[in-house]
This record gives sequence, structure tokens and C-alpha cells, in this order.
Amino acid sequence: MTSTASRPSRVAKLPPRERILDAAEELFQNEGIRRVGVQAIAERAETTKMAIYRHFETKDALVAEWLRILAADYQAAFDRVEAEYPGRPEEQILGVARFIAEGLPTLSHRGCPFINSLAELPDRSHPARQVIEEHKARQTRRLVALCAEAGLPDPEQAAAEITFVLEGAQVSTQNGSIDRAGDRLMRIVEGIVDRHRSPLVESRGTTD
Amino acid sequence: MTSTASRPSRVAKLPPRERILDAAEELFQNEGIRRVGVQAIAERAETTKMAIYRHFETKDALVAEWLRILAADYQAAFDRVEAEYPGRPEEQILGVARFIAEGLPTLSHRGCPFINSLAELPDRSHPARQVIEEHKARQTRRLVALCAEAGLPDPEQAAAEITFVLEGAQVSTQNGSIDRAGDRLMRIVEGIVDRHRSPLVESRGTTD
DNA sequence: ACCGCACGATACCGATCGGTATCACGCGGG
DNA sequence: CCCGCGTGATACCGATCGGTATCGTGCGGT
Repeated sequence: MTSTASRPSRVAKLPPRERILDAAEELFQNEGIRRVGVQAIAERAETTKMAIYRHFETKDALVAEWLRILAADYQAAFDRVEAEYPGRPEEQILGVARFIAEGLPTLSHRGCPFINSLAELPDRSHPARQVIEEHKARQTRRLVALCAEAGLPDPEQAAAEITFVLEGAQVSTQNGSIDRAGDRLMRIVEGIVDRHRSPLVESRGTTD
Repeated sequence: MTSTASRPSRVAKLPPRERILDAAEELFQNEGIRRVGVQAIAERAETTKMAIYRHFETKDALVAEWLRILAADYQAAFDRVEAEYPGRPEEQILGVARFIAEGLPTLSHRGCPFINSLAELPDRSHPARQVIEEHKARQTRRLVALCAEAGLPDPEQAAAEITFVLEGAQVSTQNGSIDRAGDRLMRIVEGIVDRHRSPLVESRGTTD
């Protein structure tokens, strides 16, 4: 990785492609995909529409690229957590939950970008939509693996429960129906791990 | 239920206002708010834009009215469940969960209208957004009351957990990351009620 | 020194949007 | 009988959208 040659002393002057992606991230997150025009992205990135269309085929491609990068960021956060607690899958699960919980105040009233983008992309063939679905599927697989590694008896069910709670905490924060969602989320996930660990199962004729 | 007087034999010919709202419901749910133009609503309602603007001040007002009706439908479903199991708050909670779980296949890949609409309405002053937030707050209060009535030691925490899981099941169904979400959701809610009922609490310094 | 090429600025295109104006029709009550 | 009014149809408005064409310019590699 060569050092970024000729750093232009002006901090705000990354290469145009980066500026465009930064601007798109900010605007898409705060305003939504369809409300943000290409012109607005160009202005915030201190460039022009033409420059955007030199780097991205269409606006949809830019949206997809934004979500790809965002998904990679989440993956990286997962990686960091796993590296932080090697061999301790339960701590890793809690670390992931903490990552989401700590992000709640930032998301605040705008909510999870993946969930929001899905709402704005009804057609399943949209490239950005596929990025989201693949990302979510990957996250779930990873969570199932963690639960299995932790020795939980029904890893898929535990992962489903954790996934539901993580997603729900984000939307409930967005619509403001639940206060202190971060704290509650952590307590809930702790409870899920604890409960699944100890074999105190509810005996509701669950012969599956 | 008084019979709707003078049913015009042609089923498709309700008064224009009803047809408009029906058309709006269908289109908003399947395509999203911003993707659907007033013209499209008019065509599906077998009327014209002018007729729409005679009944609704703006498109935003129509959106808000649609969400108001939808919220009332949910409230009615809650009422039905409570009437079905009078004095049995735990069964009422499970009934609400079942109502959501059974709706999942219908929502399928389009998701919860409230969540989706929030994503399309970033400005908190939008009337429709206020409708959603009030609805969600009301649902949460109601769930807290049910949990308290059921004698759960921490009703707010239990209601938060149930809310998270209900919302999460809907978004996970939408993005396809979890299969059999309805079954899983029911098992999870059953577990929540059971666990909160029995005083087997994880002793995690919960002095509140 | 020069040349290429990515970049910046501007103007433009067709389509679609929310919303309005206008007019003709049809039906019900005085 | 006829008047009024809600309705349907159409045409239109200004704004904004995604996307393109064009031209100038400045910086870097040879």
C-alpha cells in the first residue's frame, strides 16, 4: 500500500470518488435514497454530476456501492469483535450486540440504513437490494456459527432471536417507542445467551 | 353490522373516497410512498387526480389518512385478541404475537408499512410520521400494561423485548435472512412470557 | 515543453412529479 | 323541469428528477 502520495495539505480534498461516496453516505443516511438527487450529492462532494457519472454508471450503482461499503464496515466490526475475544463465542456475541447498541444513539431517528433502503427498493431485482439481502444472510450465518460455537443447543433459533432483537432495537429507536433501547438490548441479549446456555427449557411440547 | 345499504351489485363501486383509500393502501404497501404517483392511485381507484384532491388536501394528507386507518386496524386486532382471552393477559400477549406471525407471509418481501413509511419520511414534522410514532407508542404502552397485568416483574423490559422481537421478525422476513420467522417468533414470545413469569432471573446487578 | 486526460462548470433533454384550472356530464331535490 | 353539485376527463403548470453533451482548464507524465 503506497502511502497516499502528494497529500494536498487541504484535508477536505480526497480523490473525487471518495468524496462522492462520503457525500452519498451522509445524504442517503439522513434523507433517504429517493429524496436525494444526484445534484445534491455532487454539491456536497464539491464536485459535479458529470464527475459522478464518470465514476458510477447510474445512481443505482452508486447506491449499491454505498451499501457494499457499509456492509463491509459491519463485517469489519464483526471481525474486530471476534479478534477481541478469541475463542470466547459468547463474549463475541455480546460484543456484536454492544456494537449495535452503541450505534443506536447515532442512528437515532433515522434508523438502520439497510432496513430503510429496503423500504425504498421494492423490486427484488435491484442490485442494491441484492447487496442488502446477501449482507443480512451473511450476518445471520455468522451469528448461527457463533451460537453453535458457544454450544447453544439450538443455534439457529438462538441466532434468530438475537437477530430479531437487534433489528427490533433499531426500528424501535427510530420510531421512538422505546427509551434506553441500548441498555435494554444488552440486557436482553445477555439473557438470551444465559438462558440458551442453561438447559432450563420451557416444556411446551416442542417436539419440533 | 348493519348491511351496507344500497349495495350496488357491482362490488367494485364503493364511493370514490373508499376506492381511493383502497387503491392507496395497495400501492403504498407494494411500491412505497414516493414511488407511487397520485396519477397511479387515481387509475387504480378508477377515478381521476381531481377527485383525489377533492377528498384530500395533499398527497401527504392521503398518506397520513392511510396510516391512520392502518393503525386503527392494528388497534382493532389488539382489541379482538383481548376480547378473545378476557382476563388472561399472557394469552393476550401470545395472541398479539400470533397476529403478527400470521401476517408475516402476507407482508413477505415488502415488510411492515409503518417501518417502511418511516424510512421514506425523514422529517419528523411530517404528519404521517407523527401518526406512526403515536401508534407505536400506543402499542408499546398497551404491551407494557399487558405485561404488568400478567404480573411480570419488569413489565417495561418484557414489553421492550417483545416489541423488539415483533419488529425484528418483520424486517428479517422482509430481507429474507431468517426462514420460518413466524414459527420462531411464536416460540420466542412464549419463551419470554414463561421466563419472565418464573422468577429465575439472571442476577446481573439489575438494581435499575 | 507539451500533450492527454480526468476534472469542473453549464446547459440541456425527456420524463415524471404534485397540484391546479377548466369544462362537460349526470343525477337528485326544489 | 331545471338547477346545483359532485364527478370524470383533459390539459396544463412549474419544479425536479436521472442522465447526457459540450467545452474549458489545469495537472502530471514523458
